[in-house]
Amino acid sequence: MDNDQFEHRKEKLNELRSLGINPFANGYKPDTLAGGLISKFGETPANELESRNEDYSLAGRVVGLRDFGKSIFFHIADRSGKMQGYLKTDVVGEDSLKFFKKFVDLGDFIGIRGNLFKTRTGELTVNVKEFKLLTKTLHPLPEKWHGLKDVEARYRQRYLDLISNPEIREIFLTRSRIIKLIRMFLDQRDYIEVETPILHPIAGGAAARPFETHHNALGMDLYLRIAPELYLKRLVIGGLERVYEIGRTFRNEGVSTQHNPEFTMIEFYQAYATYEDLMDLIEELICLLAHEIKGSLVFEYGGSEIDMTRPWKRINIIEHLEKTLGKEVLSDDAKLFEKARSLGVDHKGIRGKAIVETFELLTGEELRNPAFVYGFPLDVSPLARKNEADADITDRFELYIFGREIANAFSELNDPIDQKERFLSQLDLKLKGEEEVHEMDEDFVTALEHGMPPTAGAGIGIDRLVMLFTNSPSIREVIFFPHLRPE
RNA sequence: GAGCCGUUAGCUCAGCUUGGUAGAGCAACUGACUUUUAAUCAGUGGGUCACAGGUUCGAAUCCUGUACGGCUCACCA
Repeated sequence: MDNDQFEHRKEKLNELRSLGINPFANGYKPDTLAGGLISKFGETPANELESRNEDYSLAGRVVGLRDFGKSIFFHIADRSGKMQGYLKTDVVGEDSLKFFKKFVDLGDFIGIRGNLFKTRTGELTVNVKEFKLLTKTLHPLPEKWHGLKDVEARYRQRYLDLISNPEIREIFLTRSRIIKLIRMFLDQRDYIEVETPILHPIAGGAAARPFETHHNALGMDLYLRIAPELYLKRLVIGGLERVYEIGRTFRNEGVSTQHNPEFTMIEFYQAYATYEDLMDLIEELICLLAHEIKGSLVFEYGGSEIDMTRPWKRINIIEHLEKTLGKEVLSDDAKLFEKARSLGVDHKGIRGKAIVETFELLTGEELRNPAFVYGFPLDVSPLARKNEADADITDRFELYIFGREIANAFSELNDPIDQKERFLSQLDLKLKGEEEVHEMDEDFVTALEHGMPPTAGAGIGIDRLVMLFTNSPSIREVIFFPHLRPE
């Protein structure tokens, strides 16, 4: 950490203090943003700018510095963009220029005030009349041309990544816009946003390994939620007919380009809707995002094209397998298990698992453009409503885009007796060797016994959605601080 | 968890094949320069070559192990 540049800057800091100048000054109030000035005056002719002769004050980090002896050009960056400043002896005086040259380094924050002019090359520039050092920086910034490339440093010191790689900032601005648009979309449809517990006594609502924690005063173990589902449905029971929650969810599983131990999902529930209604709703929502973010329903991701033109494909899992494997395989468990095994599926004698995982292995290109996959078997869908024509499957679908699961939704099971049996049958799966099953939640069953209106609900992985719309190859690119091992 | 690849100055990278006292650009420092914008010009300093062992007269370079990271696979959303 300690290098000559760090030492130089510390010396400057001490010298400033001995001069009675606070190197971490407070209270400077800029009246303008760089981006605002550029959009307002970027096209204004030079002579008109001169005749206006209005002063503006800006503040920001010094991100470029060119010293010409008796004058200095620099750029400062604020949240809106960059602005060039020009400092010359004629205007600020010799002492002030010397001070700047001696004490202002790349990376420092300064406030500047002056009128606007255009340089020979036409760049809008502040003719600095006065400036103030606001924050001294002790470390040099990453290299100006190549930025910060080292992936590990980018994640561990994300602030440096954000300073030196403008495209990273754009990714996170887009992330923020996407979440805002989703809120707007649901709010317009009379949904309310709610918050439910993150600390759960029973890790329910999904089949995943939870993080465990402990409450000292209550003397009880708790789990970080693996899904908000069961709490949101309790709210529907309570009469909140349209609810959604956007929030962090935690799963104690592997880390990859698609998985972070904590990730953001949205779940929403709508009374009197069916899973088919949610297909339409999700289609509409994601197309809105594509339109707002990409300006088109056809855009590039990972070097290939994604076409979101509606209507989206709807693929029945069973029919798809019957077509690719033959009807006889689906009608005979022994044949199905053997086929699944031969493809490398560890189905543990669970029919639903064999079907779903075999399906996933056998699909490819057809799941690149958005596709609703439906017809999920009952035993792998313990919270979903039974299909009225076929008791072996549920009214559930998953949305795939670019071969990735983006959303999972279903008509909710609201029969408490059936729900209890489904929980119990999850125990059978556990006995067959399935490690991750849905836990029995008696309290939730009691809630259902008080009556949940017919309802459909969905969960969407926000991080994956953001990846799609920012053309990011890894989930780590859309999460500010992805989990890494300690250095 | 397994396989492959990577780790050299504050940053971006050469050097490793074929072992012989560590290189460039940016950044820093000194100086010149009043419209530059990757400013330019002259000069200077800066390294536990990730870490630990081994081979060798001699290791950034070859070998082994460890740590961290990336990609692929497995579990999963």
